[in-house]
Amino acid sequence: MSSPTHQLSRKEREFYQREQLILDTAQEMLHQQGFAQLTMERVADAVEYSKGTIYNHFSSKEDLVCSLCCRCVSSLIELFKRAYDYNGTTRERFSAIGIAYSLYHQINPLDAQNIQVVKTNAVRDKLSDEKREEMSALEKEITELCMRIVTEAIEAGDIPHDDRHSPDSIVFGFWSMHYGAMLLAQSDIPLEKLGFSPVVNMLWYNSQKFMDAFDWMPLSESQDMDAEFEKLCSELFSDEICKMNLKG
Amino acid sequence: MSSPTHQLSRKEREFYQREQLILDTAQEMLHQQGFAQLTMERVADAVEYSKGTIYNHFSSKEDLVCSLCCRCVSSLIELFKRAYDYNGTTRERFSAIGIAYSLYHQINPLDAQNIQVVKTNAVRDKLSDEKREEMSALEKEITELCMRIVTEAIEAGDIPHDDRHSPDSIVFGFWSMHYGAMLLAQSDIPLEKLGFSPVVNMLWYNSQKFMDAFDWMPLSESQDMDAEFEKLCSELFSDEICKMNLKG
DNA sequence: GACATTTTTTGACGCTCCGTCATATTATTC
DNA sequence: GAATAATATGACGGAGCGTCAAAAAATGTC
Repeated sequence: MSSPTHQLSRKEREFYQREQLILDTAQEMLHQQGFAQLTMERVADAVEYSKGTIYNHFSSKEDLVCSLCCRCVSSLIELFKRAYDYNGTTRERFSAIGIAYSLYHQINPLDAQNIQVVKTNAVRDKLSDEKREEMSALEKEITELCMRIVTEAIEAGDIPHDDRHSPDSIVFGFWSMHYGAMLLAQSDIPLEKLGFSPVVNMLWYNSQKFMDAFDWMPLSESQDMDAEFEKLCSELFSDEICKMNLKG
Repeated sequence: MSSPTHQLSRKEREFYQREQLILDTAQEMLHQQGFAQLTMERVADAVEYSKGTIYNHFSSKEDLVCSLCCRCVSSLIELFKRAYDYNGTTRERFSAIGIAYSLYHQINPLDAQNIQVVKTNAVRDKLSDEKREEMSALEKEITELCMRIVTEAIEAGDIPHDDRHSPDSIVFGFWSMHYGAMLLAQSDIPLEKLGFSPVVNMLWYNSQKFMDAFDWMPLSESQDMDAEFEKLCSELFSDEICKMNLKG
């Protein structure tokens, strides 16, 4: 569906490009004016096509928003892949996944919320089967990427074998921790006022502790956690760090 | 606002009772038919008042849904208080908080989603200041309850002192882990099919590991984690366990 | 109990937005 | 250049939110 312009007819190319135009415009509107202001009419006006044409591309508003999410998750996967391919210990690679996650949501704070909106039953019910499958496929891909690192770590002996340490439990814990933290961070709960320190720091620290708990070598005690964070950031995500600093 | 019928005039009592009726009805509709089917008209029909009357109680649909959430969080706080008052180690009390959380969402799987819906900016923007404050007050209460246990644990020496182990970081980690896990659990991601074991088990296990990472005594290695889980369940939440088993 | 005044309830109405579909417009074929 | 196919359009029906003038009920006064 969202494959690049291979060898398509002019028609197909035009269709694909228009779809991207609609998505870009919708994303822009979503970021600028928020979900409530995103209406099909407005999108149609902005791209200078009629509503009917938009509906040739997306079967419903939910379908459009879900497509936006799919693009988000795809970008996230790109970052994850970079972490996966990093030439370091399994623990560093997994840590880098966590950083990628934080970073992504720092740069695109609204996306996490949209992803969560799409998971809402009210929205989910109105999606076409294809879109729902597109989304699951991406979720599957991203899960497997994480799972593979943990499996490698166990095989390499970086995580000592223990029947109770199944890879999926570790991935789930790490994932839920990050997922929860990001949602808490961009909800309107004033975490700082409740006494919490900056979220990304805490998340990094807690996730390192979490890995320590499984004796994932090398333990955080043997290294400077802050230095490690900065190392991974600069070696893997310097572009994104720039982007973030420009924004904030 | 939602205080019980103290010494109110008949008018005030009637008003309060009608509000509860509306909330009960709306909650029922939400659970039975889902968010999409919850309309102000339908609620009005069901309680046999007109729409205008509903709007005398709730300034908008969002306001109504947020009020439902506040009731949910209040129930959750009741469970948390039971955990807080438990006559056991600080670690057991904190663990019991986690169990209360799991249990609550096991019994009311849709509530977590509604709470998340309310946190959405699109909804949040339409809330009255009072409702938003009611919600924050509850969030503050629930946070402080958790924070107090951790602080006690540090003071009692159950968690060895370490400048990097601030109570808020520990609470945040524990909270985000649970929050994320519950949202993942009741989203449509088929966790089992992705290879994950049952969520509550993993969550319990991971949260114990998380506490171990801070050397929160007594460490899970020194005890049977499953037995501990069952002990806390039966001593604190046997009613809720029953309720859950009736449902599932 | 009858009348006046205040409070509460009502539902018709205006508005916005979604999604459809007959019609108009444009592109393609012969 | 006419016939046909493909595509775009926007008026329209329907649903739901929130309002508000008018109706109904409650309360107060004599």
